[in-house]
Amino acid sequence: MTGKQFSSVWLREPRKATSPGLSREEIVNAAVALLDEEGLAGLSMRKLGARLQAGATSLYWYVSHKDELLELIYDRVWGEMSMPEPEDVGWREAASALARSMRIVMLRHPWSADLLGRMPALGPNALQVADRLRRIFISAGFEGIDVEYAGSALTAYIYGMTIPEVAWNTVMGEHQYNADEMRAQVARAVKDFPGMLERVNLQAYDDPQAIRETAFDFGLTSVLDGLERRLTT
Amino acid sequence: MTGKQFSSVWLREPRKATSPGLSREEIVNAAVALLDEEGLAGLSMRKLGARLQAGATSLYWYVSHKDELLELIYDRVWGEMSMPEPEDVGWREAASALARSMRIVMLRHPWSADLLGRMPALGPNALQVADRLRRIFISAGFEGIDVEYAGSALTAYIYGMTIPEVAWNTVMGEHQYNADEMRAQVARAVKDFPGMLERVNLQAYDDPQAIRETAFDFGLTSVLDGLERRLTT
DNA sequence: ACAACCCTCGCACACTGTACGAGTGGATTT
DNA sequence: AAATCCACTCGTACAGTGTGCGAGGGTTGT
Repeated sequence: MTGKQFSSVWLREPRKATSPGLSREEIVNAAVALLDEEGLAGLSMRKLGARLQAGATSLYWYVSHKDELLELIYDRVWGEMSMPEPEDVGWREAASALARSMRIVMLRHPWSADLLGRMPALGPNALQVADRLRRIFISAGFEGIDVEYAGSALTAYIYGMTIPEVAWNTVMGEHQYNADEMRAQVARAVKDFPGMLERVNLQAYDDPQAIRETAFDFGLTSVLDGLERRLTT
Repeated sequence: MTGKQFSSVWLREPRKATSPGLSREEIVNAAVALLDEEGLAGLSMRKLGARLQAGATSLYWYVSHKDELLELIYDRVWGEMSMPEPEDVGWREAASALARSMRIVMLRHPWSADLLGRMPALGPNALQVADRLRRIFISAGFEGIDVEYAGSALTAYIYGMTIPEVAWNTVMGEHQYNADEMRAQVARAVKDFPGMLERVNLQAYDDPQAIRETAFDFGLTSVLDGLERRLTT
């Protein structure tokens, strides 16, 4: 009756760390390095093994599937996020800082955008962030389940804003691209929607990175404003 | 000097549609059906070919990579979204309806959550939605680049909220899961963060689907409130 | 000395996307 | 009517993937 169990690396005891050779630490380090160099598609067990001067299947002693490895890597990413205590800087500033930090980390490790929000976040670092997030909204004045809701709304905004940004960077990075030519092509695709042409041209002569940062802050402010409004009514 | 070009199915002329056998239409239909049954990992060119009583490599006449096929599928998903005209129902209602529709469509085709926001959306249906979105925020009173920003903020929220929801459903669907046991395990993982235990228990005895819907509406209202505030100051 | 372990890894299997080139049948041209 | 062309199909092959299995080696405990 009870089918396959829900499982996560974090829900079972790790191996005793007596090994002189490999270790989860090292494996994850190497994996992150490989990912930064070659992206998610470039991470294969064989390549990772080679980088560690080990056979591919040796890794399966430390990790039971590739997915488990990804869970470990995933938590490593959460560990890179920085966030001030809400007690020190106020909830709005704490929330903004966390949001910006999440965005920066995802941009630094583009492959992480494919992981974030897609697997259960039960690692210690992820929990740390979740706990901080919770405290941010408690200190803001939310109560009960609304703390959850507010936290979800904020992280949703961050994910949703950053995932496409990363995707865009990746596409543009892979294809050496000529901005003007590209814009001309898009303009052609968009020709049936007069209002949208104008929209394409609007962004034509500005620094795209600056625009995206402004866009991020614009939305972030809006989200926080919207949440704040919940508190006063 | 000019490296690999940016390319998209939508930026080149399709084949003349003289074929009696296969067609892009049929291929995409079959692909969507296959995806709905087996998920993104279950879509392989060989299986898709088999379903169409064709060889796997025959598909490559209509599509130059699997990625191109995904672009076509992707646009099909956009085509399922429904949204009223802002002139008919007001911008807030139009925005809410679009948001809810996007969420529903993603839940209906869980694999689409892995596509949305990850590839350039230049297909006709995607453009249709983008144009509608633009008109929604114009009718709200935004001007210039702020129309972009507001639209991005809203879609970001939708993506970010729905992607994890779909991921969660998938994980829970694959593993026949016992809610209580699972909660006990999570509680153990979370034991170092006292406040979070309470949080896990809070959702214990409610219908998870109803909770997620409430959470979605909570955040949606907040985002729209936050955007609305931009208009009055 | 023997046994029990932690750990490594070569091989094999089933599967993937897709390049290539040969083949087929109907329409078009000569 | 014959020849040519072309839209289209597909078998084969290649390089790659995750990972189950079982045989070994090295260290430790008795």
